[in-house]
Amino acid sequence: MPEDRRRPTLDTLAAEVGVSRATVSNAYNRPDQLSEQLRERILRAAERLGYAGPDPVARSLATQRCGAVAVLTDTNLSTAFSDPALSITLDALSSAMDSEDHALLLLAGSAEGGPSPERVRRAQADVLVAYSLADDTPAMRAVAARGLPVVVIDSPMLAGAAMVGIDDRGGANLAAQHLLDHGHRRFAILADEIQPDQYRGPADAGRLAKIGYRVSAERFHGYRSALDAAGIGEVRTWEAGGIDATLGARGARWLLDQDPPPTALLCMTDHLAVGAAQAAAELGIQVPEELSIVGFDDSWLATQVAPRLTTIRQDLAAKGRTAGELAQRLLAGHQAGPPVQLPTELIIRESSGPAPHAQ
Amino acid sequence: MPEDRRRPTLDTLAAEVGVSRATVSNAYNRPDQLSEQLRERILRAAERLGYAGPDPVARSLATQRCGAVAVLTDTNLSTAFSDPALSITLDALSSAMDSEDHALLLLAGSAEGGPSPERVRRAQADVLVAYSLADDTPAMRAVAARGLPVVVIDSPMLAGAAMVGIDDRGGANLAAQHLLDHGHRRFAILADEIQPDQYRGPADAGRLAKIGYRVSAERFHGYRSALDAAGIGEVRTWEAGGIDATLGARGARWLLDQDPPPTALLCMTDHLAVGAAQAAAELGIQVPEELSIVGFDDSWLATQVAPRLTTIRQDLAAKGRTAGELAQRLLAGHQAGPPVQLPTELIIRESSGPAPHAQ
DNA sequence: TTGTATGCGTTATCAT
DNA sequence: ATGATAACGCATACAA
Repeated sequence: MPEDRRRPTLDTLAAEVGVSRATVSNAYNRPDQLSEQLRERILRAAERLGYAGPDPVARSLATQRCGAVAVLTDTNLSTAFSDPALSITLDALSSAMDSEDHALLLLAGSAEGGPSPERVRRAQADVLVAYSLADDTPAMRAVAARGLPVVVIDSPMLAGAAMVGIDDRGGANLAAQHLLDHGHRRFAILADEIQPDQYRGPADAGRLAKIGYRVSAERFHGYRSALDAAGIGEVRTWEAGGIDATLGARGARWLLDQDPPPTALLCMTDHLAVGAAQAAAELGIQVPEELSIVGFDDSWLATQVAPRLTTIRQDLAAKGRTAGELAQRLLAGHQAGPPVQLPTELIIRESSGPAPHAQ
Repeated sequence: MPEDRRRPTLDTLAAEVGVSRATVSNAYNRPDQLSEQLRERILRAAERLGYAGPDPVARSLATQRCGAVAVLTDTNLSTAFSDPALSITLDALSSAMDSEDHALLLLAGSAEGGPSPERVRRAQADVLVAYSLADDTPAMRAVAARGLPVVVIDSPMLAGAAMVGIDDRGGANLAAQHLLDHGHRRFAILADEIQPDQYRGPADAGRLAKIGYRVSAERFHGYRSALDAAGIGEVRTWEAGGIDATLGARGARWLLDQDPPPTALLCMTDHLAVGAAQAAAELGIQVPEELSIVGFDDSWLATQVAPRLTTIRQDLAAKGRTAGELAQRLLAGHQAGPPVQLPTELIIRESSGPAPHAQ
């Protein structure tokens, strides 16, 4: 077999069988448009020539559809993968989109935040899904420039994009209020990321004045609204720089080392809370007798640790599903509606309790 | 601004500025081919017209490159994501490929095993990476038909594809030999998946005669080679149907309920081993005093449980990195070399020990 | 049921 | 430095 140098195309096949390109195309895309036996002949010839079927890229150019939804994450691949919230959300997203029709194109972030603008510009996708990106990441400018339908999960805000998030502020408020109700007056806050700049350490008022992540900002201001209403002044805040439990432990060690130490610790994610609980255990501080901890997200971890975590629940699957539905709607040509905000809920478990008497 | 109905193209822009398409194209791709001021003028016009830059699909058609590597998994998205081995491998893979150049196109599996053949046919990618797929999944026929460079991780075998895996058979042999050396004679095996058919339960000789996953087959025969050499006959085997720890616990309960019960449990993954250890604890069976357990993979979990797991280590990052390098080589036009087989190593921890006296 | 003509938006080669 | 022209491989409206 002389095996031509170049890969066979529709034309090659058409010539071989002695029909037109259109007929071959129909053999693949509209079986009802030609006789069964002609189709058989064409498919057999394809097999013989090693023709793999219509080229996906050329097809995309002609149909103006890619069959892919791009997902942009803030972190690199392994960090993204290790975030259970991402898995749940994306799984729900992709099944809500009739996964037969759309593959997932992963654009993971680099050190500077989201994926590089160049990657965004070159992504072959029908929709862009931004997942918890920083507010001013360069990727978002590229996203807007693409002119594709955009769905934003959590953050950042983007005009013209469909959005789904949760009531972060309300949830955070619930968390703080829960501890206030228990008589706590000495608070500390363990934040994940405030600015996308790799900083880890105490967050001063300056940093907190311009929080780079909408979600962090909402949660912080949710805490503050409850604290302010209770007349509680400035509260020490540690920026962990990620959601790894060990980062949480590190922050907690510092916070618990302050004088006077806090009796109530507000953690912006469950992972941080777990780390904080470990740190407390190492320091011989009883939870919740001496220290109350409240997490956020009600992740899988929350019930796997002892004491089980009091936390704010959000429905990740619903968030992913909603994102998928919004994407479908955009794809169908509809305008983006107002942001969808899913509710949050306080889940009381064993990591929180009354403030110790000796205040 | 009259805002044309259709999106602007290179032509639109060329007409607007009064230059040719080629020049506009050069403005984006070869800045050195035109004067800085002309380029400026073009870019400004693009901004004004809302032209987002060259269309990625059309560019792909012209350049014959997609800028994406497709990864095919056997399971659905959330299962895939929750497998830490996948995260580590893919992360290493993508960074080994100069991630600036290639996005990750995720083709997750459905109920029947790998992704649907149709999805494979339509995937816009330069390379296909098959990750631990069943030997005869329909996806693999589509993979072969595409005629693209293919890298296989673990399984299945595919002629013409580059492959990287580990010495599963040797590792399994080590695991069994370790227990034999400790005097064990009553063995049981906890397998993850033997056939891609959702079956969960005892695996009889019939099922074990045609194992659908190369990795499972290798591990099983690795166990057997050591057992055979020691004159140990048939060994009860449970097929968990997945790598979830709860599936492992279920299988272990059945295996430990047999008469006589095994003193040595060979688990094909660490997750199953963790589940088995939990089941043993619930049944009041001491590990390792009454039951020795050996896992496989040396996953993150192995050191997180008590007792820490004796297991077979494989270097997942190296596997991913190798896969990436193989992909690069294929992309550069080289032929696939012989399969790369990474070594395994026995890691002895606390979950294994001498066989109890009362044999 | 089949074929013709045209469009999809680029890049690349070769002139000029 | 810039332009003309030919690929790239396919889908589709329309004609036959």
